[in-house]
Amino acid sequence: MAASSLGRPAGLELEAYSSSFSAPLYSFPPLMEAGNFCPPDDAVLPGFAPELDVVLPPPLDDQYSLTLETFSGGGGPVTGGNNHDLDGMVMDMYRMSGSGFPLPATPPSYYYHCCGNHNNAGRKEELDAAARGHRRIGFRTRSAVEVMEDGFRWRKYGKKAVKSSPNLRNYYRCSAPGCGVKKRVERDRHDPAYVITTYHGVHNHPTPAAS
DNA sequence: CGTATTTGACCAGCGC
DNA sequence: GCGCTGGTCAAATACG
Repeated sequence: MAASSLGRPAGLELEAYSSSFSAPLYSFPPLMEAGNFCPPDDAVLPGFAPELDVVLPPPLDDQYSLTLETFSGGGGPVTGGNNHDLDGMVMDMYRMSGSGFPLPATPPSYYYHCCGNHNNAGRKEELDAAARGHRRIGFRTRSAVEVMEDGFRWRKYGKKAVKSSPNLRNYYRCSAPGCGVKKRVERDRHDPAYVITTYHGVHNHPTPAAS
């Protein structure tokens, strides 16, 4: 399929339809099938399983198919050219797109995945997370609002100015009992129009919105 | 009154 | 060992 025809239409911003969506939790096998998962360092990251759980905004749901495309085209996700430094970890950047639904439903989100070129701090954090069986995934989304509805209830537990960004970083924890998923939200230091949301862990419960 | 947010303090890891 | 930094805690406060 033609990537360009499925990408986010120019000018379409998340806030245009963010008010009504609540997101289910998606499992994301296409990345594994595409063979794009984090080589060559996977061998030392056993906890980062290829089956990723990704929160996507509806109207994407089970009746639609999803694909991942490299963001900037050419070179592939591992060989460079489209890598982005996300909080100390160099991440491959993908654009999520879908088929089977109208263009306005295309999620205006970007998906990052580790590509193995991390600095020491990011590398260690990733290894620690892997050892705990946790997963980490980030989105870069153009949005006027920092906290986007994703179907889960979050409780804010911290806010901090960090050296790596002029913008404040907000810390949230899933409100569900026994669920240790956390997320960090901060504006892109290079383009404040974008919000970087990083999820840690996988929910062990269905979305409240789905029940 | 219950729940969520704010915010300064505290802690652990890392580099020097 | 010390200082810096990022992440978390918890008391105070705000809000519905």
